[in-house]
Amino acid sequence: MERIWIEELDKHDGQKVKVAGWVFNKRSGGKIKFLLLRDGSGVCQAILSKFDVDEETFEKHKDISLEASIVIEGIVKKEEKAAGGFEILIENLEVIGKSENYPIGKKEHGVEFLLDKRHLWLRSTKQRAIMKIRHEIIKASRDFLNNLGFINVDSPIFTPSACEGTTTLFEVDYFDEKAYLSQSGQLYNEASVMAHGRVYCFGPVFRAEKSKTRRHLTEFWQIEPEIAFIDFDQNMQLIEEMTLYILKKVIENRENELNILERDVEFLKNIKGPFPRISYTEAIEILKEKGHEIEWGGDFGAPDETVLTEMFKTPIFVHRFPAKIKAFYMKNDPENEELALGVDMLAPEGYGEIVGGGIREENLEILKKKLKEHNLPLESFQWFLDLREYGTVPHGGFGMGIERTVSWICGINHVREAIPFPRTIYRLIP
RNA sequence: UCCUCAGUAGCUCAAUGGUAGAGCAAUCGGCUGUUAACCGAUAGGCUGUAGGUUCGAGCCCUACCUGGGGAGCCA
Repeated sequence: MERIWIEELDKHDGQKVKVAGWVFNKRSGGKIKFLLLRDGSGVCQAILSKFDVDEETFEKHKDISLEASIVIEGIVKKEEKAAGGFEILIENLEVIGKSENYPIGKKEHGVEFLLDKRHLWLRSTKQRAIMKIRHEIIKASRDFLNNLGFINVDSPIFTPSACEGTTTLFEVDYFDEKAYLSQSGQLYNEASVMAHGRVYCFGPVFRAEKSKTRRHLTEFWQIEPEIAFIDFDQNMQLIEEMTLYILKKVIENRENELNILERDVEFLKNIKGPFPRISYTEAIEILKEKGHEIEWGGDFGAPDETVLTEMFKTPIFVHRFPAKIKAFYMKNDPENEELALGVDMLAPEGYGEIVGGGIREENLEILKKKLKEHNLPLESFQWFLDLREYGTVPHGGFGMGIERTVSWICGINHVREAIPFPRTIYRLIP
């Protein structure tokens, strides 16, 4: 008999089927056992009754504990009381893999324990919901860009030098020299975009900062579009459209998972464009009015971002930062040379920055000057300067942090649950 | 690097400086419709480590270790 997925049970009401999966929960009466079976597509209840199977089959329940893997054959029956609306009356049962003393129980656990058991924690209901939404977000991002004609051109992960001087990078042995794990695909994207006009890279990036907060991982994923001949407002517009598309797809396809996570889905449904566009200078004034100790020229701290985002029910853009606090490759605002054409998108509900981007400096001489100002070695960036030497064009783009986006949309309070195997400063295992 | 909180049974947590306990999990038993099922029983401990104070320390002090939360840092 061919195995079916649990999500297809409704098409087989009254028929005999074969289902395979893991025992998610079990409850037992004296002569009747209730098994909750999970196969990735869904969960269903299976009934092992002493009156419907032979003694030998019934005795197999002794080998069935939480997360044991089993294959069952039985009749599908509509049952209001069962999760999913259907149950299977077991006729045959085979235990594939026993699971004695499964460590994750049905009651609460602490963070440290769960992270140590991350390889098993991934099986639990909420974690499966988060990974499905993560998948949906990644798929929607790629679909959105693909549909617009973008080409996926990935950037390298081993890089020869610090792309941006200030940040701490992971250093690795690369045969007889040192290499560094990429903290952003952007510089290479700028090369790719000159070949294709519209590109994006999608991959892991690495930060060796000793950050230890709910918003930080040492290894996380970013999708980074880069577009030739785009201007500042068009770039913001693209970020907004992509964000709205992702939200639309998650709500369309993963509302069930959002409900499992007890996310306020109405809040997400009510998000519409245009998102407020606040200049850095305006933001500083707002923060000063609210009594924050911040002066023009300083970077926002986490409490500053929280206050700004709590003023609105949608993501917001903060744009045109002081050039001094932004990366060397950012183009200065032609209308005010003190400002850089950079933009951050901050998610509402206190989640903060999930997108950063802007327009890149395309002029060779200005870029050289900026490199010097940042004390970066010109020779390391010769290839990057070449892009300005040969057919330079105005261009820009942005990077969206996947885990922060997943955290916000799922309404979870730590990015470590938004990635299958989180890497944080004190955690490399599993 | 700094601030802060916490380490007690496999897990989640109790325990005025005076005999280390409960729930869940495990094991055994009971129950033919359960919904984190329920009921009864059994077993489970070098209280993170090392010192110190005290007649007596899980509890107070010091250092260290391991984590959590946050700051700094962070296109």
